[in-house]
Amino acid sequence: MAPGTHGSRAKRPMTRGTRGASVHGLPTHTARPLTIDPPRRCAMGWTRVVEALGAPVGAEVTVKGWVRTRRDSKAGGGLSFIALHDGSCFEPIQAVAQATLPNYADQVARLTTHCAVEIDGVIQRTPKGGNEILASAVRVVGWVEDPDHYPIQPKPHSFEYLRQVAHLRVRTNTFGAVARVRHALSMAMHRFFHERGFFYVHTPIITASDCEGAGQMFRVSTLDLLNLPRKKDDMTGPTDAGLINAGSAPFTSPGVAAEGERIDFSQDFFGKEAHLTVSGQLNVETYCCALTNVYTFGPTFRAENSNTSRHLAEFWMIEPEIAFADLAANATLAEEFVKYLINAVLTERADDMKFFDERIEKGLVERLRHVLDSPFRRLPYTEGVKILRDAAASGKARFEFPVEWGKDLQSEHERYLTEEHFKQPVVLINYPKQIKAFYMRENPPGTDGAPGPTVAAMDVLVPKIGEIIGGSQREERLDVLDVRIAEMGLPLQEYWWYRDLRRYGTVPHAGFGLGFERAMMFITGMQNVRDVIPFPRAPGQAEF
RNA sequence: UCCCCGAUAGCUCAAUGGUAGAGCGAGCGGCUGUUAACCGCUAGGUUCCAGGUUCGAGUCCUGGUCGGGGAGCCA
Repeated sequence: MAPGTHGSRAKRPMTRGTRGASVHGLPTHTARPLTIDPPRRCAMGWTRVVEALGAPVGAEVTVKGWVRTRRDSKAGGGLSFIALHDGSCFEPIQAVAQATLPNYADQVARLTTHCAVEIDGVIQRTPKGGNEILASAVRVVGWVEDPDHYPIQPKPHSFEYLRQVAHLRVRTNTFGAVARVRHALSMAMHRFFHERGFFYVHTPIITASDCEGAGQMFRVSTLDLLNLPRKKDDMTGPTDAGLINAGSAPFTSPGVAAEGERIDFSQDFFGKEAHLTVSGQLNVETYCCALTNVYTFGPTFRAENSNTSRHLAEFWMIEPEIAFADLAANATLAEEFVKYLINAVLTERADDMKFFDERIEKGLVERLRHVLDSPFRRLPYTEGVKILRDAAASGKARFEFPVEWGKDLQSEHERYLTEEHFKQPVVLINYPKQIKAFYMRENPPGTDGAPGPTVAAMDVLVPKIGEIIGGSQREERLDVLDVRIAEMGLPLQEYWWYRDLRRYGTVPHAGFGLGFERAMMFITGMQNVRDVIPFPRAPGQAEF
């Protein structure tokens, strides 16, 4: 049963040179194809489509799934071709149902798209050489009522339309492929870290520290919104300004009830204000400073009212954190990580990636191979600014926004660096302190000849997408950290446990964040973040 | 949040202010080891909502709702 499983059949042309080869001089890890040998049967005992496609002629199988298309022929007394998919791979399997089947006229001949069926039969070859099933029985498990109005039809649909039927869109080619690649990417990510001795840490979803400082937060509360407990404003709590900055405006009040009054959160579930996390980083740092190499992977929430093809209110983020490590080690880890993920998906989901390459983004696989084969160019922010200013001055590039040291780069700038100037992934490092977070390690004065203070931050930029990873070396010196917290007007006492890490056995450490959906867009070529997550949450969108 | 664009059959889209159309899909029939099938016939409409202008509004005006693209923020 081993030879010619569906996976290895379809994948060969796509994976040339990657399996078993080294990735940019890095050791190859065990990114094996997902084909199981011998072809697996699912726990319940029937055959998945991916196995049936690789099964030997004569094998008796039962497959279960959903009809993609039905075509009829009068040949040989009449028969129907049923393309059946069950999600196990990109390709459906074809079943031949002859008119001699007892339920042919009243059932088989009336099957429409996405009817659920079970088919018993024997594997045979089509005239063109692929596997198909000569059906001995076709059992209809679930009909599709009113086929004319069924939302998914055997024809191209726009992604915008399919978002409105997100519960059914996964039955289509594109969203099935997205789902499988998303799974493969998740598994590859865990495998990458596991193989390197990293520990997976489940950081909390709910946080009662309002100091994570990475954007607007969703409030978590069990208080009665129609009857909020109030207390006199004793002015000892966080200032209004602080609450506004760290709170959930504009979606909830900043905690001020009326003149001289504010909400009494001591009566709330956690005895204090609580929110959904915007990052697991601060928590995972604590585990890093005990287990050395750790990562967290979980949902992350931002209450920003941003409505773009790249933002979600709920998204997944991977955040590794490494101890006894500096920014250079961090950048190396990020580069290895990105390349590992690309290699794994190209190898394991060659069928789906072929589809993305042909139908979603022409040249996608070539683009990914280029990233796989290119060293990531390390470049100080200060030098990047120089390159961009020179390019603008000489007319080589035209930017809508001017480039200025001390300001964040626009995406047009980032994309010029990675797509035009270097034509390879770029790791920009050492950003101006003034535009980065409080926990980033301050560099010695004069680093890179910068005109102002910088911190050991990094952004990984890749062609087509722009920034895909953001990270930094963390400030491990308590005195420096305290000054920084004070400078940014943050409440020192809220950081007591974070500061403790710097008091008790502090070590240099670093980490980064990779937006999982951004990585999905990068790898699949899908252009809207809402199409790479099963049920997207965005302002005004939480239907499913 | 800002700037553009859009909303007509199940879907994608047409329709000078003058009878609501096509392709695909669906149903029926024909042909066919078919596989983006092909050919014929049939059904399918509160033109997003509420006002307004007009003899007459899918079309023009006002307001709203929803959607898309771009920007900002970021992941």
